Amino acid sequence: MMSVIEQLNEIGNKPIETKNLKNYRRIVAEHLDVETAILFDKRLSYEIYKGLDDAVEYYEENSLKVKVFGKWHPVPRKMATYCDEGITYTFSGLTMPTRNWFPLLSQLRDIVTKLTGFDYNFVLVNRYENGNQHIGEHRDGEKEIDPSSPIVSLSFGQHRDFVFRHSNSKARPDLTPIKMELPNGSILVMNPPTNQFWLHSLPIRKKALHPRINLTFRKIFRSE
DNA sequence: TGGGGCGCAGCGCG
DNA sequence: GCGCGCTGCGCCCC
Repeated sequence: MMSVIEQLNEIGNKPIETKNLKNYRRIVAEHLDVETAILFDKRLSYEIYKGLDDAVEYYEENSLKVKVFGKWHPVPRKMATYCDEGITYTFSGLTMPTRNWFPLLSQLRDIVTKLTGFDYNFVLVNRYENGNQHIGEHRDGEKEIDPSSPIVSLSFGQHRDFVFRHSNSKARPDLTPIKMELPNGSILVMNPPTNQFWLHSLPIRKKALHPRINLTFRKIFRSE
């Protein structure tokens, strides 16, 4: 019985390409280019899920407040960040403490690097306890993310719906929202310039009863 | 079989 | 990028 680390090493040591993965799908629209596929089988995904659940240290709940239309709200999910030295992370105007990669996380990062051909120096971990926990539509940190790099999302646990909406969809009703499901063990690659033009969200789904852990790998500009 | 009720998704708004 | 209130729709139930 191989450990998770060994199984991931084996995956990382073989040549891998996103387009050769199971259920590979590429979606292209105006200013949007995203790819989805199954990266890990069910068994390994569950082991990664457990490994993450054991190791990830989330921010204190009361430190995660977001100001929307003048009112402060606790965010409806758990969050954590891991990154290289010298990277800072700002959430809702506050510079948050970050942690250094641990082995499982850096292995996953290395696989994502190998798949996409880009380096990532930062990962945001979001944990959604059930379908009542969610994230509203947004772009990922516009100022600090290198816009020439993809943003890569890995999903573990409860499958959830995921929606893209063009930021100018009022003026362009022809650009209808793009909806997809993110299953356990899946990868989603948001290629440039998707994040510049499209908002994305993880909507409430009352029927989703179980937790989902999501990793979003990014390349952040180093602060001087 | 169909009408009513309920729960959920989607949207506008602050 | 939050919750709330409203609406419309699909599904379940008898």
